[in-house]
Amino acid sequence: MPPNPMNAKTKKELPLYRQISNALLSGIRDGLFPVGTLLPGELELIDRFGSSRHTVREALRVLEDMGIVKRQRGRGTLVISTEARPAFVQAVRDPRELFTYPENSAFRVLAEGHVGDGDHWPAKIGEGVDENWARIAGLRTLHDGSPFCWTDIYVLPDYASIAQQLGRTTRPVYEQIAETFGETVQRISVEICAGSLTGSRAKALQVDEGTPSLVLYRRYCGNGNRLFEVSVTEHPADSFSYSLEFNRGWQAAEHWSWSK
Amino acid sequence: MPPNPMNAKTKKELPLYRQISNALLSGIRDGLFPVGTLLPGELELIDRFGSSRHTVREALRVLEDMGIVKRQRGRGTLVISTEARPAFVQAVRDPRELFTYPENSAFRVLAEGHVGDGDHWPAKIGEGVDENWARIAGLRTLHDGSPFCWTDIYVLPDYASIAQQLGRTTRPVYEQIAETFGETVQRISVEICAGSLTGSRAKALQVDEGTPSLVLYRRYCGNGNRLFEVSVTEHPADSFSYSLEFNRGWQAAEHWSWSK
DNA sequence: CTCGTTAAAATGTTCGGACATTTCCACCAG
DNA sequence: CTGGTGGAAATGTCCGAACATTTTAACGAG
Repeated sequence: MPPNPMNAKTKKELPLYRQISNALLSGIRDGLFPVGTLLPGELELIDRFGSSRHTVREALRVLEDMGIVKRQRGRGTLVISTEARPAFVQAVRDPRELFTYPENSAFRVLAEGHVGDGDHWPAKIGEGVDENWARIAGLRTLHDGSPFCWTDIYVLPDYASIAQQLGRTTRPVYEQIAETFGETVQRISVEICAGSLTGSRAKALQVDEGTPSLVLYRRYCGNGNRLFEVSVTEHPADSFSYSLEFNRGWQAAEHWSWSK
Repeated sequence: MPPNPMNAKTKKELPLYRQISNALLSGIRDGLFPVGTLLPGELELIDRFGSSRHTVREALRVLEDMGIVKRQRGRGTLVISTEARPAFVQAVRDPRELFTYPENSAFRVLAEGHVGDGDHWPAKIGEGVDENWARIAGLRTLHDGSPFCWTDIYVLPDYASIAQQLGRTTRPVYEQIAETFGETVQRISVEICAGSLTGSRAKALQVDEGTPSLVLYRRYCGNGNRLFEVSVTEHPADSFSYSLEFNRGWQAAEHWSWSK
């Protein structure tokens, strides 16, 4: 067995830069460096801790990786949080993974107009959508023609022309908008609730009147966090469910393992 | 205006360590350093790129932050992926945020037994749950006594005794199990689908027969990714919806901004 | 052949120094 | 009062060197 002096201290003294980062973190948590203020400069930390600049910077990097501070050249090191990064994350490499659309499904436009037009104006939308927004309604079907979901799409008036090139496509609409108009999706929020299918929708989806359904509201924010698309999709309950998975941590856990 | 030679190249040459990290990334993507193999050692990279060790390490750190490589003292730098970290994440500091339980709600046990007992054995559970698991059924109500959701909880046989201390509590069950039995929640998966309330459940929740409902299946994995709890909660559609929010990036975006 | 030792290789930690770039603010000219 | 300039301060980039710790594999004793 290699030399393993388990007797005294099992943990083996922490590296200097970790001691410094912990000391700074304690100071932040104790209110010595409140959120919103700047940490002392590197030069000052050097002679406060009596170590080299490289070591001090390493300590600050740990805090930055933890999401505790944000460093800005020329300004200083800003304290932005007192708590470490989230412990649980759901991560997706591509927003497409947020959809459970089968690979081979196609969207077909059945109606288009403006929000003000018809009677399809769910109060749920609210917040940022007004009567000038364009509305596109359609049906997504599987390769064999069986209906998969009913979709109402609301887009910024400027992007209304997207309906033309939407004819019968496979790709998600937000993706085509982003590509066509140079938007970059910054935020996506999803709200899920249950409902029941009635009238024309039940008929379009070929299910009985009153069949339970899953309704998903998706809101897309682009450049500058401006809302540019809201979509409402309704699925028959028996043919669709929505899945999520959260995992503990994802980045080098060593950096924040001290926290519990 | 400060000296701003916008004429020639707007982008201003990348720092050396970024050039190196990009070069290495290209090599990885081109199959020169396949996933699962080790990158050349730091010393070799030093005279291959003709820079200092500090700079080479900085480049490798970028790749590590991107999740492309994993560095291990004494072994080397392992290539673990060819793609950058996910672009969209939903992050929660505390798993409790995955629930939309109102602050002041309480869970009350109405029945307990084993999976094999009654007729409540939804096929949806499957995978890892057998007839030996304990089953606890109950109702979660708001402070004013109005019912909020019906819940079936399935736990590992060893943890069946949790039912005793569950009497009438506010905290989530998984949390109490984790605390009591020393589990650490590693993974949580959520599946959402729609249904309709019938019979005793409709009655318990004080809604009409056939009311649409939202059903959430939650699976909790603890130490060693062992499944230890599955819960099934059913909410009346009109009183509940589930929300998610995904944001682009979360860590220093500068590191992977090159990728589109 | 097995087990323990040893040496080599690799990354981790720490120090030192120098210059570049960005930000902010005080100062001064108009 | 306004606007531009310059300098101080702060972080970013880069080089050099030395020693520590961990891992792996070769080697040799039994």
